[in-house]
Amino acid sequence: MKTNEFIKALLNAGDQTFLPSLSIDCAIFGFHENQLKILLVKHRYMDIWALPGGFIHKHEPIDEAANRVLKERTGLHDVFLQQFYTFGDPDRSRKEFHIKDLEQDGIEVHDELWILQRFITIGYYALVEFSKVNLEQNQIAETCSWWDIHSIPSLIFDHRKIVDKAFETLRTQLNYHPIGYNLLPETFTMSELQKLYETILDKKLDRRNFHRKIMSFQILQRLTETKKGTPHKSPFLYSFNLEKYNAALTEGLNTSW
Amino acid sequence: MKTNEFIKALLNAGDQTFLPSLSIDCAIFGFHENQLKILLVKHRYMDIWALPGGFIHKHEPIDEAANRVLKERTGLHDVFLQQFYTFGDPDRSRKEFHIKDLEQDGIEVHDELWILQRFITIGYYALVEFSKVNLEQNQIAETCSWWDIHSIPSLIFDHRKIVDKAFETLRTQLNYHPIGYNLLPETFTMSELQKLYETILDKKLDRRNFHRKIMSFQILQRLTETKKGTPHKSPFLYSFNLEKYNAALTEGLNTSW
DNA sequence: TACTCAGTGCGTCATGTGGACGCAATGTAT
DNA sequence: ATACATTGCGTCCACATGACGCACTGAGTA
Repeated sequence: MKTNEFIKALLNAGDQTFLPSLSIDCAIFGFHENQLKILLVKHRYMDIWALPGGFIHKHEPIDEAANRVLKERTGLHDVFLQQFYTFGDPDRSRKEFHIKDLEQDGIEVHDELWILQRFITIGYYALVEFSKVNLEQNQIAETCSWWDIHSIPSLIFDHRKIVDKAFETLRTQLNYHPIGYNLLPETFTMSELQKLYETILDKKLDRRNFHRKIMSFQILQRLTETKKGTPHKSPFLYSFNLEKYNAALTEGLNTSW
Repeated sequence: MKTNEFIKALLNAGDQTFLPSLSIDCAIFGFHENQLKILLVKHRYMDIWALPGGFIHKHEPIDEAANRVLKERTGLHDVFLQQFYTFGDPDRSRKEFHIKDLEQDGIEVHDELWILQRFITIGYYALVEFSKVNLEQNQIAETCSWWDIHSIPSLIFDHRKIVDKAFETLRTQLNYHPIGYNLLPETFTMSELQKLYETILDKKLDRRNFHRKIMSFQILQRLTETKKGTPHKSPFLYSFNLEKYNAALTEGLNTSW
């Protein structure tokens, strides 16, 4: 079995190719049907959900490793991906999780296995366009699916803490940086964008004030076309002005003092 | 020589007690004579300045490790200390730095030494009260001194990048959190606090507007005493209202949306 | 065809905050 | 006593924000 061989090699020789004690975990956010979603995986040999993660090659920059992990899980590249925190409680070890299925598949498990040691993980969060994500099973043969941010199952290790911190970071970033280019399709209506903001902030915003404020940033351009087929008035379609969007990304939106 | 033995043990057996490939570096900020200072060290066996750093014990939480490093270098504990970013360019290795003095002192250096491998470092920044810092020489026999943030010597590895990121983080935090309790003495004048803000933000602030805004946060209490001995009008002394200060720390000051 | 109605786009008003600056009070130097 | 730099407090205006009114659009319905 191919997958089996892959895992066997990973477990036995992973310490030859990867940095020891270090991993990367990605909180991948998507937006669909007015819900903020997060991508979770379930490994074949562990009956518990987890953030998609991976390891760092011995000569690989960590940002590159994060991008590789993201691509392996979602098929996406060149999306918004940012490191936000590093987690390192000493009890972060896979030792206490049942991985005995491995032995059934002929993979020997011993306590000194590199992957069972204490791990420190670098947290990244990504914003991806929901519809573009390809939920293919990957080499570690995982189940992989989207979960509403407000109904997340119990997670392995401290992954729940990582998710919370990622979400909190996202919420904070909203005050400085424009958010949306990576979460929404090419064109979208104003109310879709507002729903995104409301979901992240978890509060209602006044439709009219939102319109005014977001337009004042000058990162949106209104298209001449409108969205047809709606049961009511056809709303205008908008798209991001990438030039000004990126300028706002680097310069920031609100700065006190 | 005691120090020699210590280093010998560290180099030879460090991989027994510390997590491999991982280090902690601290950007320690202080404020003195209207200048923002940063604490730098120069190791005995390397002729280049560096951020004070250390390693993580195999069973030690990383925050605890950071606090330990801080205490070893400054004698301070329970100060403001926060993780801000993790740096991991693959060229972060001590291999290229001249450490041949070690061999003169009878310490064998070989390429496989754990400390010469690639390191990923977790960056912490600390705010400390300048006058309380005790610049004692520590066991690794370093030179240790304060440097003005605007005239930093060339640093080892990517430490300059770490300093810049720490400073940038500090500046950003200023918009959310009250800063000053850990950088200023118990009591201080309004203009001293303003100078601190001006130094961090690197711009002039209107004295009267600063007064109004900082007072609106209600984290300061004006003392009845005034600062005597000044050549002009005696300014009032202020101190932080710790209760409200800490509340502001957790709740934040400005939030848009 | 005329009407209903939810969603949309734009405007008004009150309130609050930030930047620029005036001015009186204070305490030391002369 | 007088000069003067520093300090504390107040005023004015521009602008952002929150609350909300209103007219418009276009599909569904009588």
